[in-house]
Amino acid sequence: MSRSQPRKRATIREVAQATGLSPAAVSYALRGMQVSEETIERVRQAAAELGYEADPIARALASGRTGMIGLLCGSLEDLWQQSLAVGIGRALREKDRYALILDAAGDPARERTLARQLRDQRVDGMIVQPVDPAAQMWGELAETVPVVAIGDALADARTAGEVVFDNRRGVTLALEYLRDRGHHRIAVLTPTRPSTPDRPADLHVTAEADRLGLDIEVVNAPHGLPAITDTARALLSGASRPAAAFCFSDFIAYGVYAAAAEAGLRVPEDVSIMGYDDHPMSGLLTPGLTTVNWDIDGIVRAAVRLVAAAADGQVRRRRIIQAPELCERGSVLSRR
Amino acid sequence: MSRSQPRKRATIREVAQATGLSPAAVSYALRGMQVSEETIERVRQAAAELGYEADPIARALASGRTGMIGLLCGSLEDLWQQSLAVGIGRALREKDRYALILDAAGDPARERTLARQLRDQRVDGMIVQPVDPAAQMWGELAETVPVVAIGDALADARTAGEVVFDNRRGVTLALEYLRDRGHHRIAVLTPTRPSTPDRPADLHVTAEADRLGLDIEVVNAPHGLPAITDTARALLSGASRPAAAFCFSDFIAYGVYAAAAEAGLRVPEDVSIMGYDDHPMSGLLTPGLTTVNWDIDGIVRAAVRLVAAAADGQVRRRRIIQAPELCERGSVLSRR
DNA sequence: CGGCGTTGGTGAAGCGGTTCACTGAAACGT
DNA sequence: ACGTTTCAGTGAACCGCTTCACCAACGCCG
Repeated sequence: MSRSQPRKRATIREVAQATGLSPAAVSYALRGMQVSEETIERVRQAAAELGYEADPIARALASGRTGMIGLLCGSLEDLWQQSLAVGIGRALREKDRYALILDAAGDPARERTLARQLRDQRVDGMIVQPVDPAAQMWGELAETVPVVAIGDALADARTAGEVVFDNRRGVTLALEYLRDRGHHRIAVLTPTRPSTPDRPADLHVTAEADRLGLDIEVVNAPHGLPAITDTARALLSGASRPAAAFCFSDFIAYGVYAAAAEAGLRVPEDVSIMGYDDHPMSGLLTPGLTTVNWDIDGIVRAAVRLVAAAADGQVRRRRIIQAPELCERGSVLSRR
Repeated sequence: MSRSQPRKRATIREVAQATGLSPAAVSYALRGMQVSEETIERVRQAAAELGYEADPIARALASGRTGMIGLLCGSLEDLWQQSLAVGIGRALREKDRYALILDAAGDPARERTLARQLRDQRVDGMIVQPVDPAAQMWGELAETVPVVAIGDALADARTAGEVVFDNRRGVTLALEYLRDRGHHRIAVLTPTRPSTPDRPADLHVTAEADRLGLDIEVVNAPHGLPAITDTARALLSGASRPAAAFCFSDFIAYGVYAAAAEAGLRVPEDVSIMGYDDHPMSGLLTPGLTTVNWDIDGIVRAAVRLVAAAADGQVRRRRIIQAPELCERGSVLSRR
């Protein structure tokens, strides 16, 4: 491509020439290694005058590091994951890194492709919110680049760390809350997770339902708000409408609100709704969404800390467990 | 960094050796240029067997192109900009490109830094939603890399294209709607835009207000939902509460909803609210937010088309003007 | 004073591709 | 049969930085 180049960027060799040093010395100086304070200063000056700034691509090729952290989201359409991405992007900036954000759009095949792509891009580390935590690819990947998982733990234990949600606790919290208010017929809307129908959280849902004597129907919520709304519509207009819908993400709950409004059903009088993230918008709905809060700031900080440490070569693999908290607003009716 | 490398990735030279060709031939073959069909096939085979895939970094250094498009958002906390980013990411994937998303967080200085950083990353093009459309940096930048602006046109005309909102029309639509419903004292909440207090859209607001005989108060809405809510709270609790708030983005309107709820004010009976984006959540609020709709899909497609064309070296610079549409829901009271 | 460990610096070989200038052979026109 | 185009493919020079091995000079110490 012969794009007109006004004046070519200064290279390290020009700086070397200007200072009478070797390129190697300049390279070291700019990173503050192995050279005297005096030359460091001299190089800085010259670089500033020439408007020199190291080319990140060349640097990446030579050193194998890019300063980028890959963020692979399972479903970026979900507002909570958007919040997470924004938060992570911001937190990384404070560490002089930045995020390469990719979106698997709920598709495990795409997730695999994108994960490899990130590795090829030489990200220094990656944070993933896996669609398919059981894929064996994660293990291979983790041998090349530090991987930090958010949400579910990856099946393969070679990761650099994970920020795991205590879903058992979260589920218990939500289901007990619903039972205490007299709900028994409950629809559980979970995001579609292709590979593992028997993932721990789902198992725990049925186990807890048994324990609490609840009558549960698990429904797969597809990807994207319109599709979720369709699913919810079918659910609410069915012959045997459940008393409450427990949604495995606030975003899914928004689809239920929409479907309820369309069907002329009142929340919570006709149907109770419970969420699972606590997204900022949940408090603005009418009624406010009662949900399980996951301290997004804490998650962001933990994930960024883990991945940054791993990217810097520190190896302390850690599993950080997030405890949920019930956030009561008005979307669940008390039948007692 | 001595990260354990299980087995090094295959390089182009190994593929060359395996096929008995030169690296150059392999390079051409894999891109389907200048070589016979037969060798292309042979190279493909060998590459597949060796698990070879071209290293994007090395490729970028040698060719100067990365396949990435930079997306620089003015304020990624704004939900509508999040939607835009998700949409653009998705649309780019269909063109075998991907987005490097950066967030200026409403700060023009950061915007400048990040824009340069994108250029240094050798993105093939960038899409910006400028905080400061008047910065002269855009012009310089556009000489090196194609820039497509969304929202406001950039002051410098060297861009590769722009998707401009017809803000005059949008403002007129909104203000006439409010006037027709008997509102005269109107607060206008605009995002803080540091460099140009007299940007066209703002000027048009006051001009239209004059024409329509409205009593307008322009308020700067800061960055981030909590800060917006604070601003709105101050506005609503003031001695002379306006009859209606016209917010220059739905996200700002959400802050007004929040402040109104806190203050025990009913929407629209006590205060009317009008938005400007039409984000999916706006229909879920109670009452639904009456807003100006900007066909986000059209914007995404237009921007991606423009930037992709420019990145491929086609030079048809174009300005695409987006027409707004009024989307009436229930957040504006009719006083007639 | 000779050997030794630092300190500050150099040269050249990469990193893994792309691309330009060139060549040998085949195809072509007359 | 001969000069001229194509076509397929080659070698080597990059792209701009990092890093490894090595070196000279300079104390320092017994």
